[in-house]
Amino acid sequence: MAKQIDDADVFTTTVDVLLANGYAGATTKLIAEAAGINEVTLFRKYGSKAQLVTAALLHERAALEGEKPTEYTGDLAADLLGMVRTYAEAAHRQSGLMMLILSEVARYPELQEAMQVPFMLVSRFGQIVAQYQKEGRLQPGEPLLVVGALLGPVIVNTMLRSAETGLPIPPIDLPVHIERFLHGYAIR
Amino acid sequence: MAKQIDDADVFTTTVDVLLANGYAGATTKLIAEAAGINEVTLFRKYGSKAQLVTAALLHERAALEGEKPTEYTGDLAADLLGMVRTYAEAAHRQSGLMMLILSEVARYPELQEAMQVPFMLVSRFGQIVAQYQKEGRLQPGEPLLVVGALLGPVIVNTMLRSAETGLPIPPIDLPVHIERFLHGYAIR
DNA sequence: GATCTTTGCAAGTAATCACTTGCATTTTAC
DNA sequence: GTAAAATGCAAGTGATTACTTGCAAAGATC
Repeated sequence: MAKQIDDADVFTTTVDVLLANGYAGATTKLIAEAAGINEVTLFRKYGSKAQLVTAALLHERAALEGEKPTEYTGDLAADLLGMVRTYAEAAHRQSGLMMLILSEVARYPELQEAMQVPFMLVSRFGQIVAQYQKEGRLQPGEPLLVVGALLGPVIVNTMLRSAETGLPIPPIDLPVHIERFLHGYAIR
Repeated sequence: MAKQIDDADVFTTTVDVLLANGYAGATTKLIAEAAGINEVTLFRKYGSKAQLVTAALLHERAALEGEKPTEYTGDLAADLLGMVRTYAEAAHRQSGLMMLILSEVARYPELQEAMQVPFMLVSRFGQIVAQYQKEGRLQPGEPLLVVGALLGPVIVNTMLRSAETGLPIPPIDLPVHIERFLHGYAIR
C-alpha cells in the first residue's frame, strides 16, 4: 500500500539486478520485485526503464564521489597499495559495473549519460601516478597506461574469478603484486 | 532459394552479431539477416538460438585451436612479446569474447558448454610461464597470476579503448610494457 | 529426368516485455 | 478532519521475440 519509497534503495537494488542479469535481463518486473515495490510505481517515479537505469548508475557515481578520496601522500608504496586496495575492496561491484558499461550500456544510446560511471577511480589514480612521475619516482609515460599496469592484473583477476571459466586462478596477493610493480616501474 | 549454406560462415557471422549486440540483442532475425539466409533455416539447421550460439562459440574455439600455437623457445623476452602480440592481434575479438562470456554467457545456463572458449590462450601462456619459472628465470608464484600481470594491462587497455569511456587512453606500447614486466618479474 | 533434400517466403503462435489505465487504499500535509 | 498525494492491485495494450507450419521453388543425387 501507499508508503514512502526511498529512491536510493531503489537505485541500489536496480544496480544489483543489472549486475546479476544485464540490461535486457533486468526487467522492470524483476527490479520492482527486488525493490519490494509495485512495477507501476517505477514508471510513475522514474518515467521509463532507461531513465531508471540511468538514474541508478548516476546515483552509483554520486556514491563513489562521496567516498573518502585516495590522496597522494608521498609514500609511493603505500599509495600504490592504497589504490589497489581501494579498487579491490569494491572489486566485485566495480568489475561488474565496468563490464556492464563496456559491454552493455554502450549498446543502448538511451543510456549514454551513464557511460562514465565506473571510470572515475581510474582517472583519479592517473593523477596520483602523474604526480609521482613528475617527482621522478615512477617511470615516465602515459599515466593511464601505468595505472593499467597497476590495476589491469587486479581487474582481470577479479573478472576471471567471478565466473566459471575452468581456470584454477587464485586471488591476487596484493603486497607481492605491488612489490613486483615497484621493481618494474619505480625509479630508485 | 535453395542453396548450400556454409556452417562456418553462419557461425562466424553469429559471433560477429553477438559481439556487436550481446546475447539478448543478437536476435535470430538479426543473425539470419547478417548471414544472408532465412531465419527459419537457422532453426532447421541448429535447433534453437542457444544451440546456434553454443555451436558458434565452440566453432570459434576450434578456430583458435587450429592456429599456430605459441611455443616456449627459451628466449624469455621474445616469448613474452610473442604471447602479448598473439593476444593483441586478436585483441578486439578476444576482449569482446571474454566480456561476452564473463558477463553474458554466464547468465544463461543453456550456454554453459561455451564457457571456456576465450580462456585457452590464457591457459597456454600459463604453461609457458611455468616453464620459465622452473628454470629460475621468472619470479616464482602462481603462473596464471604472472600471466595476469603480463596480459592484464593489455586486456584492460583494449577493453577501455573499445568503448566511449571519456578516458583519453592511448594504445599500449608493447615493447615498453615487456621491458617493465621484465624489470618486475625476470630474475637476472 | 525423377525424386529427394534443402532453402525461402509468408503467415502464424505463444510468451514476454515495457508501459498504461482505472480503481481503491494508505499516507501525508494543512 | 479533509483533501491531496502516493502507492498497490489488476487488467490491459502494442510490440517484439523465439519458434512453428504450410507451400513452393531450387539444388543435389541417382
